[in-house]
Amino acid sequence: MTASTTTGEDGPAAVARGRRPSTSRQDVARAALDLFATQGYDHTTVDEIAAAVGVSRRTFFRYYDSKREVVWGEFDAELIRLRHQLEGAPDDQPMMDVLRLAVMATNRFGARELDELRIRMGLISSVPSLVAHSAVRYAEWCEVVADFVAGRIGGAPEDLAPQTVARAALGAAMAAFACWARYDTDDLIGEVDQAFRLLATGFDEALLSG
Amino acid sequence: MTASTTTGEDGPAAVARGRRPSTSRQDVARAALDLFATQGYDHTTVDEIAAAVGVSRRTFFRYYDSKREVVWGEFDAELIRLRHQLEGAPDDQPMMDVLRLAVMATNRFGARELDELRIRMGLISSVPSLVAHSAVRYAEWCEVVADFVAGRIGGAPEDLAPQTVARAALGAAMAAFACWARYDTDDLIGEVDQAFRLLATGFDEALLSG
DNA sequence: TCAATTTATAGCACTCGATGCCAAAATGGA
DNA sequence: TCCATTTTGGCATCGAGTGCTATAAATTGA
Repeated sequence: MTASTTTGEDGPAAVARGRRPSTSRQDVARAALDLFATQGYDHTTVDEIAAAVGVSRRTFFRYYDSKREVVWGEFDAELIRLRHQLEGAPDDQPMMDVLRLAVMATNRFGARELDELRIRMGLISSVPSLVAHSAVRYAEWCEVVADFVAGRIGGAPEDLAPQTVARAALGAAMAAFACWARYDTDDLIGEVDQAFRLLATGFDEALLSG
Repeated sequence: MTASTTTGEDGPAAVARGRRPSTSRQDVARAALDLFATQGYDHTTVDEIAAAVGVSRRTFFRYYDSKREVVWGEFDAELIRLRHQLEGAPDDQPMMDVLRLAVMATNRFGARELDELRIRMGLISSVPSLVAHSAVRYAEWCEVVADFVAGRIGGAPEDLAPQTVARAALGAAMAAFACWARYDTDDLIGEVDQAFRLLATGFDEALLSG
């Protein structure tokens, strides 16, 4: 669901041949996030980021396909974790419980990671150009959930029911993250928990007010 | 919810003073959608659109803030309609019913409008750069719903509950539209109805399969 | 130590979307 | 005719992103 902060693995480290990279994705991300935090995302150019890391503009684009992607960290890895969580759940566990617990499980972070995550999520949910890009990444998240739901209730992932569940679940997760980032709550997992519990009740008016 | 096709009003027509516009938003949109349909969205440049309408590139950007916006037509007007629908609902009607009926009501289109709408929605949900931009416009839609929900259950629209309901509702609406556009269903309203009914049950597993 | 190979980098040229600025064209009214 | 108003066109500029090529740095093998 969220922009992850963990570093992906490169497999069994092949012996280093050729010129060594002059920086790393993480270093680039750190420098970029710093600049975003102080100057704002839109007022930070790729040239500035590149200069801050000490590489050329062209090299920046070899580390990240786009300026937007920097904010998303290692999101791909998190999608895989979510898929595993959903697949590994016991069949007799209610579907919405599986969903809720899976999203909670994939978002347990340490304090240091949470700080960076808050910056990332704050940007993603407030800067228009990042809000825009988020749709592309969230669509991948939805696909994972829709596959799971279709497996549970039958039919194709593209059908109305799996799509509705998946996109509504995404909505719940996004709401939890937005509130967590906005209100400086300590408890990200708690917000996710609460949002998914609301969702599973069908938003019973009586329960919402309490 | 959807990219609307109706033309907005300009208020009481002030007597035309000054140079007359050499084209209209609708003409620009028609020319653009034609090009998008034949060449694809990404392979159509603003210069081409402008040339097709017979204006300069600079003038195109006076009719639409961006190339993306062309696809969205008169979406602003639809947001206003949705807000009115929600505000006008009787207080004793269950919240989720109000939502469902309001979204259905704001999406009744004639056959001709539906054809154009299908093209627009097809683009919006398939071209990555448009998928991206959709998040920005859908965020406005969410705001309208969150305001309504906050009014119903108390608290701020930014709180967890209103945000969760609003974004989940958006998910349901998007799923309905995606299925409608994908499966060439005649009945857009029916899809919306079904999606929102599922949402209001909390996705009871027993109901989903049937 | 020297060449060959491999990998990462720098730099340039270019496309395209988007914006600010200013002059020119077109229209109605005094 | 002169003026105010509104739209348009063209230019210059910025910033993201891409393709291409030459070069720098590192390992391997002779």
